[in-house]
Amino acid sequence: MTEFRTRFAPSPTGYIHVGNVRAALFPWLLARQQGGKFILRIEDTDQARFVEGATDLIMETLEWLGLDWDEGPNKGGEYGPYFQTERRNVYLKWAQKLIDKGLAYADPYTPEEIQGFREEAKAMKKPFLYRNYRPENPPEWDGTQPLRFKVENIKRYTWNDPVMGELSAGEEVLDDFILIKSDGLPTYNFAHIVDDAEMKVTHVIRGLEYISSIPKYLSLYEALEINPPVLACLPHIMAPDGRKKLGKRDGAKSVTDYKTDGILPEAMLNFLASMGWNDGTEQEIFTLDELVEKFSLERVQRSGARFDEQRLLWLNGQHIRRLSIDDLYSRIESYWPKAAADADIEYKKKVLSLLQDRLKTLAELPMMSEYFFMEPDEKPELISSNKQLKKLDSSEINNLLKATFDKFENQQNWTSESIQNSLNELLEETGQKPGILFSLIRIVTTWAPFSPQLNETLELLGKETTLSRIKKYLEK
RNA sequence: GGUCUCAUCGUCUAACGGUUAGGACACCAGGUUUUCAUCCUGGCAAUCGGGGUUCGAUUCCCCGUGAGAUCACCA
Repeated sequence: MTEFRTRFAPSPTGYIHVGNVRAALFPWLLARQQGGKFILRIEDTDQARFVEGATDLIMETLEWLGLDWDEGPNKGGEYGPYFQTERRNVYLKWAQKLIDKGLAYADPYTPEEIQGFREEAKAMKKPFLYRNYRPENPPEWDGTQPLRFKVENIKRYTWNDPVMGELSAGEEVLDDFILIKSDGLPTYNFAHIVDDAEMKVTHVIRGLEYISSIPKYLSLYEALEINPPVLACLPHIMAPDGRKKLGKRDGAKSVTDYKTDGILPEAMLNFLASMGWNDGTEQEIFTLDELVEKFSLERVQRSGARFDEQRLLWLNGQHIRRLSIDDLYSRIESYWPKAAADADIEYKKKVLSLLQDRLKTLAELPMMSEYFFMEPDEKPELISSNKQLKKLDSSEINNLLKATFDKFENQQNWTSESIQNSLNELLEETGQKPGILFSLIRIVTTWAPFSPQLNETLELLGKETTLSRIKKYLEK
């Protein structure tokens, strides 16, 4: 049996954004599921769009997501090199094969002349096809002209796409496209076919934008006498507003931006996978292992899906809740507020376990935990804008807090249970509703818009801090 | 414009040709004698239109309509 081999083949032209990372995820899932290999190949044949450092950024992104590659940059592999610019000889070898068969020829025209043909065709309201202008006696190819493919088999192609189903397209898209540019580097159209064949890729999975070029590729496969791999196209991820394919111009964020925003890689992957794929059950939360186990191209949606950040946030919260405290602690390390710098590790872990259920992103940690590490600034608007508390006048507030202070001060031990008992007694003694009394205590001890359960918060804050914060407010 | 593709709640989606068209996000309302962005319960909300085929169509076919993609010495 042949080995199942998939690849991700980005161009180093910038960061990987959320609109195109599925082209890495899905092939990776399949390779892992089938016990095959996942290859990373850098398609750097466009010198003009090349961005320094982009390859590193791509690799960092994949590493963060946990999509490891078996062959590629930093890894090597049997079928390298994995940078297209280092594979010129390979392309030349295959190009020579076509030249020998009379299926490739040097393009004698200047770009201006071709532009002229194009306008001519347009004037006649006919689609422009280079093959209609095919030179009769092209010069010998010396490497300075573009090398063009000579299509011979002008016919309708039908093929089976595991995602899209049976597809077909015809003559109109077949043309004498450029194989090798005048700079000596191959075009994508030529290079990827050669590489996939050389690298023994069995399943090519890429975005829907390639679908209309597939007949072209099929005609090249034929000329090259290569048995085509399975060709699958993935629907686009659409911008949240409007209905365009999500791209950098529409503000598609880099995947690594979500990392700094405190999104977990498993949540990102779960989110990306569930846009356009589900296993047919009502399961929403998938671990990476479950995705590997259950994913299939056949169940990928055929229509585009809009990018809904709300759902990502929800999914992220779900995944945060599933983490052990130690795991959460190690991942959230860089997000602690400055004031926590010298705090005890065990104390920080306790803070985390109180907050874990409320965190939607790791980046919310400072906002939600600062008062555990430093004296919070008073925010009077928390009281004045609270719909219950604003009805009380300041003497009523002071009386409630004074009673609370006395109750806590006389409390023997300081556990969440004993605090709860005191709180309950206070309710009876003051005749107040919990919504009022507890909100008040919560606010003066934390000055945060929200916080975990009161008794546990106070327990962790400690008796001394609790009392001093209440006192501070009373003495104001 | 040519070619190709797609079409279920606002969004992501489920539904061998037979279901009161299901779930999730978001939103709204209650609840958890405690705030809250957690949690629980409930609510709102969809098969693009028109023709067929069929006893029966979200599902199959055709025609519209709408949307997207692509037509480079970019990938």
